[in-house]
Amino acid sequence: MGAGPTILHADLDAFYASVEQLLTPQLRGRPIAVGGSPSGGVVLAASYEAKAFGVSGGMPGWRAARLCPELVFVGGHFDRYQPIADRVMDVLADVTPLIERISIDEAFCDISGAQHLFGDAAAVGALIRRRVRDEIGLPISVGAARTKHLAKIASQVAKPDGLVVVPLGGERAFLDPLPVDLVWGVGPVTSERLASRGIRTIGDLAATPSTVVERLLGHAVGHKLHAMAADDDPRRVTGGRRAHSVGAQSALGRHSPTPELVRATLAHLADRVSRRMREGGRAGRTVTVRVRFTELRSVTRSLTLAQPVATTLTLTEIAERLAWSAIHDHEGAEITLLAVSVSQLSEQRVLQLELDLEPPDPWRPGSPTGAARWAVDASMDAIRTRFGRDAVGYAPALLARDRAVPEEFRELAEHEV
DNA sequence: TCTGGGGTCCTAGGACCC
DNA sequence: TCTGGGGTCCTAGGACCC
Repeated sequence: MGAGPTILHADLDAFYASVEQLLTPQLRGRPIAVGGSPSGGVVLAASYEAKAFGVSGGMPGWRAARLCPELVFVGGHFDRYQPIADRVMDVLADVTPLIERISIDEAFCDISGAQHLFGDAAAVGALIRRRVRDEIGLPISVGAARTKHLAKIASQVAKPDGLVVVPLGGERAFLDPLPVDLVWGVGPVTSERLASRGIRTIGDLAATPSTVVERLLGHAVGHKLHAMAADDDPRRVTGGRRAHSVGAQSALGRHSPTPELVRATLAHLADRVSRRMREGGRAGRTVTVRVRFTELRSVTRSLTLAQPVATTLTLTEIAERLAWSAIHDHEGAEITLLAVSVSQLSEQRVLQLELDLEPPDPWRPGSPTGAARWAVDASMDAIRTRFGRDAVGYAPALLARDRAVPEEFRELAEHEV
């Protein structure tokens, strides 16, 4: 006891696709894509059989179909994923209370207090994998190591459906030969930049002076990556933190930015965002709008207010101003996406009750007062609580119905506000 | 045939204050 | 008449992750 690594990273394999194969036995062993179609949309998740052909999440459907002609596209049971993932987390909770869930399908565990009950990291990892397989029916990979970063790399190496334990003292031997892309925070751009200096493995990165890496990648990124490669990762397993921002976006296809389209889309997005803020008892001071034009050119405009906002109407008006500022700077261009997000969040429980407090109403002096806006939102929230989210509301974006991902998928991706 | 939706963190430049 | 240096906040853009 006390002689082995105590941080585990547990990560469900190709989670959405595995659930589909669990629910529909005919799909087992076959290359499948959740979401998208051979003619459009994007693949949200791919089974390991599909990944073998190069299919991956985020890939346009037509490209996936070309890479893998026998690929089966399935619509996805988005309402099933969250409860199933929660059951997996319950298995982890049976082992240790020290769990840090970092997304729907992965979590860190600190098992330092659990080893006298369940054995060392290898035993605990095997136990978790067996229980998730037997009781839920899903493959899960587990990495165990001295630090979170190392445990996460170990679980990636273990995939699919494996267990990798990095013994204490064996960290360098494990890390050095691995490609630098496995370091958390190294994506295509950083990887390419490092390769231009001949840095291809984690060992290469660790052996490069920190100052050189920082000059190459910027101070913060360089410092962090070098520390990780050098196996210097002091992070503890912690409980959840609250979101720092709340946002929503909608892909539109290609359209001229007509006032009607912009207004309807932003009202819908502002409604989603502000409703979630109110549910979480929060409001935010900084409003950011992103407009994506054709060829994926994205432009953002933001505004920081003196007072936090959380009403749908106020947020809609601010978002409209910001969006038009961006659109006017790109005269004649077509737009393909609009996004609204609010940051600089603060606790706002009192304002929800005290409707006579005046939230900011910077424009349109003749429009409803702050109190009236809060009252409108409060009634809408109450109706939704009683009769469901769709009972009342702003029309979803025009024209985008068939491109849009299901509502259940959006909810899955939402973080706790 | 042409790319979803939810987030986090960092950088650089400018405004402003002391 | 010209000028230091540090700190904070805001805005826009970008890399990255799931």
